Amino acid sequence: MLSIGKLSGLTGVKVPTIRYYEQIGLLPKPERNEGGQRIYNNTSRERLNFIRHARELGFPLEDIRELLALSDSPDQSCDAIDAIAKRQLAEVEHRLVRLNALYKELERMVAQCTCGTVQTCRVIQVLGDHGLCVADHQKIMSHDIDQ
Amino acid sequence: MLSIGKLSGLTGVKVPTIRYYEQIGLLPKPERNEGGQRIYNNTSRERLNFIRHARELGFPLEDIRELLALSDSPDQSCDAIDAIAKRQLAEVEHRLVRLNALYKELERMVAQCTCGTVQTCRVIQVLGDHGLCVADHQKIMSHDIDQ
DNA sequence: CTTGAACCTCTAGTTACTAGAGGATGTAGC
DNA sequence: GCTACATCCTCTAGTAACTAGAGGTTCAAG
Repeated sequence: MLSIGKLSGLTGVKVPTIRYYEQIGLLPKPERNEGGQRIYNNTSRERLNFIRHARELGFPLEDIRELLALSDSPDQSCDAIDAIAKRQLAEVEHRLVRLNALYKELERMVAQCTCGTVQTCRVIQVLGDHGLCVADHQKIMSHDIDQ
Repeated sequence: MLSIGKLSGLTGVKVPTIRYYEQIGLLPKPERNEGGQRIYNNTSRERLNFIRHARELGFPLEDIRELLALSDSPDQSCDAIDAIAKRQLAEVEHRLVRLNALYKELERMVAQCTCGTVQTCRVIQVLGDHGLCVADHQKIMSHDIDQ
């Protein structure tokens, strides 16, 4: 008995996003009233909360799709779920390590800027010359540019 | 005197990406040989290295565009550059804090999974019920879902 | 002179949404 | 009952920063 707007308010997921989730098949197509507007129940609400929370934890939608499918068969072993969660954990850890390195280098770069002219700007110099980075830069940064 | 492939090899930026940067105006249109193929020189190489390094540090292309423009006028004050770098530093710091919180929660979630059936899976439970999160979750996660 | 790698342009796909047009429906107040 | 106005509908296109593929041309080695 929830309109899409109410559902949005309750879950914190924006209205167009809910429709988008329906479109890509993450949420089942809901009932409609005589006027053709979507009506939801508490089951949809729980499912949407699940999606939202998983998104907050950085799971990609494809993983969430899989998690939802798995959670629909409660008697199976939860190994598959565990694997997805662990994969995500490893992913986040990797990003964390990289981001930390970025942070350090940015910090160093900004700290060295004495704010004279562009010509002598340390930021521009460091950006232009990879050699001015910290020594173990290559190890961490080399082949993947991610955020 | 560099083909696009050579330039790619020297800078670590993929060939289609170089063409893409040219398309969006980050790199100037290079000379062409009689056959119509792009030929680059060391100036292009330096510019591309600059872009690459800034990307590795997480600067968005629009910021890089601005940094490149600024670096072309060497006698100006470098305040503007400093501002961009500091903004990026703050951004990275913010992401770092969030990612750390994510990591902790994922870790906790995975640790609690005793790997029985889906029905009792802690991962599924936590994802489904926001209340099972750590207490100060809301403070950190509330309004923006980013990676 | 042939063959295969490297180049060219162009379009469309990726992720996870967001924005906007143009129109229908629901609801509150009079 | 009527009039606003919020909310809803569908559809298309745009975002960032590329990546992939089609279909064709040019270059370099043997």
